[in-house]
Amino acid sequence: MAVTTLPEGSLPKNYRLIYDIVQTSGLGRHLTMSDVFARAAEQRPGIGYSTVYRGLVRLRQLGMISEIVVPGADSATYEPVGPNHAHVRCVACGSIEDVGYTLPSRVLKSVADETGFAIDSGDVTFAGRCASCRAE
Amino acid sequence: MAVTTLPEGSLPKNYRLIYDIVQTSGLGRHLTMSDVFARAAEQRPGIGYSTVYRGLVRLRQLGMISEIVVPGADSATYEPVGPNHAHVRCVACGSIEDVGYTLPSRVLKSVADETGFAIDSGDVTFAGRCASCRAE
DNA sequence: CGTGAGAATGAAAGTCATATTCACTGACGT
DNA sequence: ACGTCAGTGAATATGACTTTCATTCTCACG
Repeated sequence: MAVTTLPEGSLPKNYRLIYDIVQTSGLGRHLTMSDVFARAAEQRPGIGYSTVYRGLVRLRQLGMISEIVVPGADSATYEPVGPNHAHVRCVACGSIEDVGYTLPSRVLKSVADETGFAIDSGDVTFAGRCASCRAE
Repeated sequence: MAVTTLPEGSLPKNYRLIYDIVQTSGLGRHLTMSDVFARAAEQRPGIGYSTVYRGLVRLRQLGMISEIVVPGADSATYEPVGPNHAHVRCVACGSIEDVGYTLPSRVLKSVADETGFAIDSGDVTFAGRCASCRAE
Protein backbone atom coordinates (compact mmCIF):
# COMPACT_ATOMS: atom_id res chain seq x y z
CA MET A 1 0.00 0.00 0.00
CA ALA A 2 2.94 2.35 -0.42
CA VAL A 3 0.92 5.34 -1.48
CA THR A 4 2.96 7.39 -3.93
CA THR A 5 0.97 10.40 -2.90
CA LEU A 6 -0.05 11.49 -6.34
CA PRO A 7 -1.65 14.89 -5.70
CA GLU A 8 -5.27 14.92 -6.65
CA GLY A 9 -4.72 17.86 -8.94
CA SER A 10 -2.26 16.02 -11.15
CA LEU A 11 -4.32 12.94 -11.80
CA PRO A 12 -4.18 11.72 -15.38
CA LYS A 13 -7.17 12.89 -17.33
CA ASN A 14 -8.98 9.60 -17.39
CA TYR A 15 -8.30 8.86 -13.75
CA ARG A 16 -9.83 12.18 -12.95
CA LEU A 17 -12.87 11.28 -15.01
CA ILE A 18 -13.24 7.98 -13.20
CA TYR A 19 -12.77 9.64 -9.85
CA ASP A 20 -15.46 12.17 -10.64
CA ILE A 21 -17.85 9.47 -11.77
CA VAL A 22 -17.51 7.64 -8.50
CA GLN A 23 -17.70 10.84 -6.50
CA THR A 24 -20.78 12.20 -8.19
CA SER A 25 -22.50 8.85 -7.95
CA GLY A 26 -23.10 9.94 -4.41
CA LEU A 27 -22.63 8.16 -1.14
CA GLY A 28 -24.81 5.12 -0.98
CA ARG A 29 -24.63 4.45 -4.70
CA HIS A 30 -22.75 1.34 -5.63
CA LEU A 31 -21.30 1.26 -9.09
CA THR A 32 -19.80 -1.87 -10.54
CA MET A 33 -16.80 -1.64 -12.76
CA SER A 34 -19.10 -2.04 -15.74
CA ASP A 35 -21.26 0.79 -14.48
CA VAL A 36 -18.28 3.06 -14.21
CA PHE A 37 -17.08 2.00 -17.63
CA ALA A 38 -20.48 2.71 -19.16
CA ARG A 39 -20.60 6.20 -17.68
CA ALA A 40 -17.03 6.88 -18.65
CA ALA A 41 -17.73 5.81 -22.23
CA GLU A 42 -20.59 8.30 -22.41
CA GLN A 43 -18.25 11.15 -21.67
CA ARG A 44 -15.20 9.80 -23.47
CA PRO A 45 -16.26 7.49 -26.27
CA GLY A 46 -13.53 5.02 -27.07
CA ILE A 47 -12.16 4.82 -23.57
CA GLY A 48 -10.92 1.32 -22.90
CA TYR A 49 -12.19 -0.99 -20.24
CA SER A 50 -8.65 -1.52 -19.08
CA THR A 51 -8.21 2.18 -18.50
CA VAL A 52 -11.23 2.24 -16.25
CA TYR A 53 -10.02 -0.85 -14.51
CA ARG A 54 -6.59 0.60 -13.90
CA GLY A 55 -8.09 3.86 -12.79
CA LEU A 56 -10.23 2.17 -10.18
CA VAL A 57 -7.31 0.13 -8.92
CA ARG A 58 -5.08 3.15 -8.72
CA LEU A 59 -7.62 5.35 -7.03
CA ARG A 60 -8.34 2.63 -4.54
CA GLN A 61 -4.64 2.27 -3.78
CA LEU A 62 -4.46 6.00 -3.25
CA GLY A 63 -7.35 5.71 -0.86
CA MET A 64 -9.42 8.09 -2.94
CA ILE A 65 -12.31 5.68 -3.47
CA SER A 66 -13.60 2.62 -1.65
CA GLU A 67 -14.05 -0.82 -3.08
CA ILE A 68 -16.90 -2.77 -1.58
CA VAL A 69 -17.04 -6.53 -1.84
CA VAL A 70 -20.33 -7.95 -0.68
CA PRO A 71 -20.68 -11.71 -0.21
CA GLY A 72 -23.27 -13.00 -2.63
CA ALA A 73 -22.87 -10.14 -5.07
CA ASP A 74 -21.42 -11.06 -8.41
CA SER A 75 -19.05 -8.15 -8.65
CA ALA A 76 -17.32 -5.54 -6.56
CA THR A 77 -18.71 -2.05 -6.31
CA TYR A 78 -17.09 1.32 -5.85
CA GLU A 79 -18.14 4.29 -3.82
CA PRO A 80 -16.71 7.57 -2.53
CA VAL A 81 -14.66 7.42 0.61
CA GLY A 82 -16.87 8.26 3.53
CA PRO A 83 -17.62 7.53 7.13
CA ASN A 84 -17.29 3.87 8.01
CA HIS A 85 -20.52 2.02 7.45
CA ALA A 86 -22.02 -1.37 6.72
CA HIS A 87 -23.96 -2.66 3.72
CA VAL A 88 -27.17 -4.52 3.32
CA ARG A 89 -27.87 -6.65 0.29
CA CYS A 90 -31.25 -7.79 -1.01
CA VAL A 91 -31.05 -11.49 -1.72
CA ALA A 92 -33.88 -11.13 -4.21
CA CYS A 93 -32.85 -8.26 -6.45
CA GLY A 94 -29.22 -7.90 -5.48
CA SER A 95 -29.44 -4.23 -4.66
CA ILE A 96 -27.03 -2.87 -2.10
CA GLU A 97 -27.69 -0.09 0.35
CA ASP A 98 -25.64 1.61 2.98
CA VAL A 99 -26.52 1.39 6.59
CA GLY A 100 -24.97 3.45 9.32
CA TYR A 101 -23.44 0.81 11.50
CA THR A 102 -19.88 0.49 12.71
CA LEU A 103 -18.41 -2.24 14.83
CA PRO A 104 -17.48 -0.95 18.27
CA SER A 105 -13.72 -0.65 18.56
CA ARG A 106 -13.76 -2.86 21.61
CA VAL A 107 -14.92 -5.67 19.34
CA LEU A 108 -11.86 -5.23 17.15
CA LYS A 109 -9.75 -5.26 20.24
CA SER A 110 -11.27 -8.41 21.65
CA VAL A 111 -10.97 -10.17 18.31
CA ALA A 112 -7.31 -9.21 18.21
CA ASP A 113 -6.86 -10.63 21.69
CA GLU A 114 -8.68 -13.82 20.86
CA THR A 115 -6.92 -14.56 17.60
CA GLY A 116 -3.50 -13.02 17.91
CA PHE A 117 -4.16 -11.12 14.71
CA ALA A 118 -3.37 -7.46 14.32
CA ILE A 119 -6.82 -6.35 13.22
CA ASP A 120 -7.01 -3.59 10.64
CA SER A 121 -10.74 -3.47 10.02
CA GLY A 122 -14.02 -5.24 10.28
CA ASP A 123 -16.58 -5.49 7.51
CA VAL A 124 -20.24 -6.03 8.17
CA THR A 125 -22.77 -7.08 5.56
CA PHE A 126 -26.39 -7.83 6.17
CA ALA A 127 -28.55 -10.00 3.96
CA GLY A 128 -32.29 -9.67 3.60
CA ARG A 129 -35.10 -8.55 1.35
CA CYS A 130 -35.64 -4.97 0.42
CA ALA A 131 -38.98 -3.26 0.85
CA SER A 132 -39.95 -3.40 -2.81
CA CYS A 133 -39.03 -7.06 -3.17
CA ARG A 134 -41.14 -7.87 -0.16
CA ALA A 135 -44.06 -6.04 -1.70
CA GLU A 136 -45.00 -8.53 -4.39
CA MET B 1 -34.51 -22.56 -2.49
CA ALA B 2 -37.41 -24.97 -2.03
CA VAL B 3 -35.60 -27.44 0.17
CA THR B 4 -36.79 -30.90 -0.72
CA THR B 5 -35.82 -32.13 2.72
CA LEU B 6 -33.72 -35.00 1.53
CA PRO B 7 -33.16 -37.05 4.68
CA GLU B 8 -29.51 -37.24 5.56
CA GLY B 9 -29.60 -41.00 5.50
CA SER B 10 -30.61 -41.18 1.85
CA LEU B 11 -27.99 -38.86 0.44
CA PRO B 12 -26.49 -40.02 -2.81
CA LYS B 13 -23.19 -41.74 -2.23
CA ASN B 14 -21.00 -38.92 -3.44
CA TYR B 15 -22.96 -36.24 -1.63
CA ARG B 16 -22.44 -38.26 1.51
CA LEU B 17 -18.73 -38.38 0.81
CA ILE B 18 -18.59 -34.63 0.31
CA TYR B 19 -20.62 -34.05 3.40
CA ASP B 20 -18.28 -36.20 5.46
CA ILE B 21 -15.25 -34.42 4.08
CA VAL B 22 -16.57 -31.06 5.16
CA GLN B 23 -17.72 -32.41 8.51
CA THR B 24 -14.48 -34.12 9.40
CA SER B 25 -12.48 -31.11 8.31
CA GLY B 26 -13.53 -29.77 11.67
CA LEU B 27 -14.98 -26.48 12.69
CA GLY B 28 -12.59 -23.70 11.97
CA ARG B 29 -11.14 -25.41 8.91
CA HIS B 30 -11.94 -23.71 5.68
CA LEU B 31 -11.86 -25.87 2.61
CA THR B 32 -12.12 -24.42 -0.84
CA MET B 33 -13.97 -26.29 -3.52
CA SER B 34 -10.62 -27.46 -4.87
CA ASP B 35 -9.65 -28.72 -1.44
CA VAL B 36 -12.83 -30.71 -1.17
CA PHE B 37 -12.34 -32.05 -4.66
CA ALA B 38 -8.79 -33.11 -3.90
CA ARG B 39 -9.87 -35.01 -0.80
CA ALA B 40 -12.80 -36.55 -2.56
CA ALA B 41 -10.57 -37.73 -5.39
CA GLU B 42 -8.32 -39.47 -2.87
CA GLN B 43 -11.20 -41.58 -1.70
CA ARG B 44 -12.99 -41.93 -5.02
CA PRO B 45 -10.54 -41.63 -7.86
CA GLY B 46 -12.25 -40.46 -11.01
CA ILE B 47 -14.88 -38.40 -9.25
CA GLY B 48 -15.69 -35.36 -11.31
CA TYR B 49 -15.21 -31.80 -10.29
CA SER B 50 -18.78 -31.09 -11.27
CA THR B 51 -20.03 -33.73 -8.89
CA VAL B 52 -18.21 -32.08 -6.03
CA TYR B 53 -19.50 -28.72 -7.13
CA ARG B 54 -23.08 -29.94 -7.28
CA GLY B 55 -22.71 -31.71 -3.98
CA LEU B 56 -21.54 -28.57 -2.24
CA VAL B 57 -24.35 -26.55 -3.77
CA ARG B 58 -26.93 -29.11 -2.79
CA LEU B 59 -25.68 -29.57 0.73
CA ARG B 60 -25.61 -25.86 1.19
CA GLN B 61 -29.19 -25.58 -0.04
CA LEU B 62 -30.16 -28.25 2.43
CA GLY B 63 -28.48 -26.26 5.15
CA MET B 64 -26.15 -29.14 5.93
CA ILE B 65 -22.96 -27.18 5.35
CA SER B 66 -22.02 -23.51 5.39
CA GLU B 67 -20.49 -21.57 2.57
CA ILE B 68 -18.21 -18.78 3.67
CA VAL B 69 -17.41 -15.92 1.35
CA VAL B 70 -14.71 -13.67 2.67
CA PRO B 71 -14.03 -10.37 0.91
CA GLY B 72 -10.52 -10.41 -0.44
CA ALA B 73 -10.31 -14.18 -0.61
CA ASP B 74 -10.09 -15.62 -4.08
CA SER B 75 -12.58 -18.40 -3.54
CA ALA B 76 -15.40 -19.46 -1.25
CA THR B 77 -14.79 -21.91 1.54
CA TYR B 78 -16.97 -24.52 3.16
CA GLU B 79 -17.33 -25.59 6.75
CA PRO B 80 -19.70 -27.58 8.95
CA VAL B 81 -22.73 -25.77 10.20
CA GLY B 82 -22.12 -24.56 13.70
CA PRO B 83 -22.74 -21.76 16.10
CA ASN B 84 -22.83 -18.40 14.39
CA HIS B 85 -19.42 -16.83 14.26
CA ALA B 86 -17.28 -14.37 12.37
CA HIS B 87 -14.12 -14.83 10.37
CA VAL B 88 -10.80 -13.13 10.34
CA ARG B 89 -8.57 -13.12 7.30
CA CYS B 90 -4.85 -12.50 7.14
CA VAL B 91 -4.17 -9.99 4.40
CA ALA B 92 -0.64 -11.33 4.08
CA CYS B 93 -1.04 -15.09 3.78
CA GLY B 94 -4.76 -15.32 3.13
CA SER B 95 -5.46 -17.73 5.95
CA ILE B 96 -8.88 -17.64 7.50
CA GLU B 97 -9.74 -18.33 11.10
CA ASP B 98 -12.93 -18.44 13.07
CA VAL B 99 -13.62 -16.00 15.81
CA GLY B 100 -16.46 -16.26 18.25
CA TYR B 101 -18.33 -13.10 17.59
CA THR B 102 -21.97 -12.64 16.76
CA LEU B 103 -23.78 -9.43 16.00
CA PRO B 104 -26.26 -8.57 18.75
CA SER B 105 -29.79 -9.21 17.56
CA ARG B 106 -30.74 -5.65 18.40
CA VAL B 107 -28.33 -4.58 15.66
CA LEU B 108 -30.20 -6.67 13.12
CA LYS B 109 -33.40 -5.14 14.35
CA SER B 110 -32.18 -1.59 14.11
CA VAL B 111 -30.79 -2.20 10.63
CA ALA B 112 -34.16 -3.55 9.60
CA ASP B 113 -35.83 -0.45 10.98
CA GLU B 114 -33.40 1.88 9.32
CA THR B 115 -33.49 0.29 5.87
CA GLY B 116 -36.90 -1.28 5.55
CA PHE B 117 -35.25 -4.56 4.74
CA ALA B 118 -36.29 -7.82 6.30
CA ILE B 119 -32.90 -8.83 7.61
CA ASP B 120 -32.03 -12.50 7.55
CA SER B 121 -28.47 -12.41 8.75
CA GLY B 122 -25.36 -10.35 9.25
CA ASP B 123 -21.89 -11.42 8.25
CA VAL B 124 -18.80 -10.07 9.92
CA THR B 125 -15.31 -10.39 8.55
CA PHE B 126 -12.19 -8.92 10.06
CA ALA B 127 -9.01 -8.19 8.17
CA GLY B 128 -5.57 -8.15 9.68
CA ARG B 129 -2.27 -9.95 9.96
CA CYS B 130 -1.93 -13.29 11.66
CA ALA B 131 0.63 -13.90 14.36
CA SER B 132 3.05 -15.81 12.16
CA CYS B 133 2.92 -13.26 9.38
CA ARG B 134 3.66 -10.54 11.86
CA ALA B 135 6.66 -12.47 13.11
CA GLU B 136 9.02 -11.98 10.16
C1' DC C 1 10.36 24.60 -31.29
C1' DG C 2 12.69 19.27 -31.12
C1' DT C 3 13.26 15.20 -28.58
C1' DG C 4 13.67 11.48 -25.60
C1' DA C 5 12.19 8.96 -21.37
C1' DG C 6 8.56 7.43 -18.98
C1' DA C 7 3.56 7.25 -18.20
C1' DA C 8 -0.91 6.29 -20.05
C1' DT C 9 -3.87 4.09 -23.28
C1' DG C 10 -6.90 0.60 -26.02
C1' DA C 11 -7.25 -3.81 -27.87
C1' DA C 12 -6.59 -8.24 -27.16
C1' DA C 13 -5.76 -12.13 -24.75
C1' DG C 14 -5.10 -14.64 -20.34
C1' DT C 15 -6.63 -16.29 -15.67
C1' DC C 16 -9.52 -18.37 -12.54
C1' DA C 17 -13.53 -19.65 -9.95
C1' DT C 18 -17.98 -20.68 -10.79
C1' DA C 19 -21.82 -22.63 -13.49
C1' DT C 20 -24.10 -25.23 -17.10
C1' DT C 21 -24.72 -28.62 -20.85
C1' DC C 22 -24.99 -33.13 -22.54
C1' DA C 23 -24.74 -37.83 -23.28
C1' DC C 24 -24.29 -41.76 -20.46
C1' DT C 25 -24.79 -44.69 -16.37
C1' DG C 26 -26.93 -46.80 -12.54
C1' DA C 27 -30.56 -47.57 -9.12
C1' DC C 28 -35.12 -48.68 -8.28
C1' DG C 29 -39.99 -49.83 -8.61
C1' DT C 30 -42.93 -52.45 -11.65
C1' DA D 1 -36.41 -57.14 -18.54
C1' DC D 2 -38.16 -52.44 -18.73
C1' DG D 3 -38.90 -47.49 -18.14
C1' DT D 4 -37.81 -43.61 -15.67
C1' DC D 5 -35.17 -40.30 -13.77
C1' DA D 6 -31.62 -38.75 -10.58
C1' DG D 7 -26.69 -38.81 -10.57
C1' DT D 8 -22.34 -38.57 -12.98
C1' DG D 9 -17.96 -37.00 -15.64
C1' DA D 10 -16.15 -34.52 -19.41
C1' DA D 11 -16.34 -30.72 -21.71
C1' DT D 12 -17.61 -26.32 -22.33
C1' DA D 13 -19.52 -21.74 -21.13
C1' DT D 14 -19.66 -17.70 -18.31
C1' DG D 15 -18.18 -13.60 -16.23
C1' DA D 16 -15.29 -10.81 -13.47
C1' DC D 17 -10.93 -9.58 -13.07
C1' DT D 18 -6.01 -8.97 -14.64
C1' DT D 19 -2.12 -8.66 -17.62
C1' DT D 20 0.38 -7.97 -21.95
C1' DC D 21 1.85 -5.36 -25.69
C1' DA D 22 2.43 -2.11 -29.15
C1' DT D 23 1.17 2.53 -29.75
C1' DT D 24 0.31 7.22 -28.27
C1' DC D 25 0.73 10.97 -25.26
C1' DT D 26 3.05 14.19 -21.86
C1' DC D 27 6.24 17.13 -20.56
C1' DA D 28 10.72 18.57 -18.61
C1' DC D 29 14.91 19.67 -20.63
C1' DG D 30 17.75 21.38 -24.14
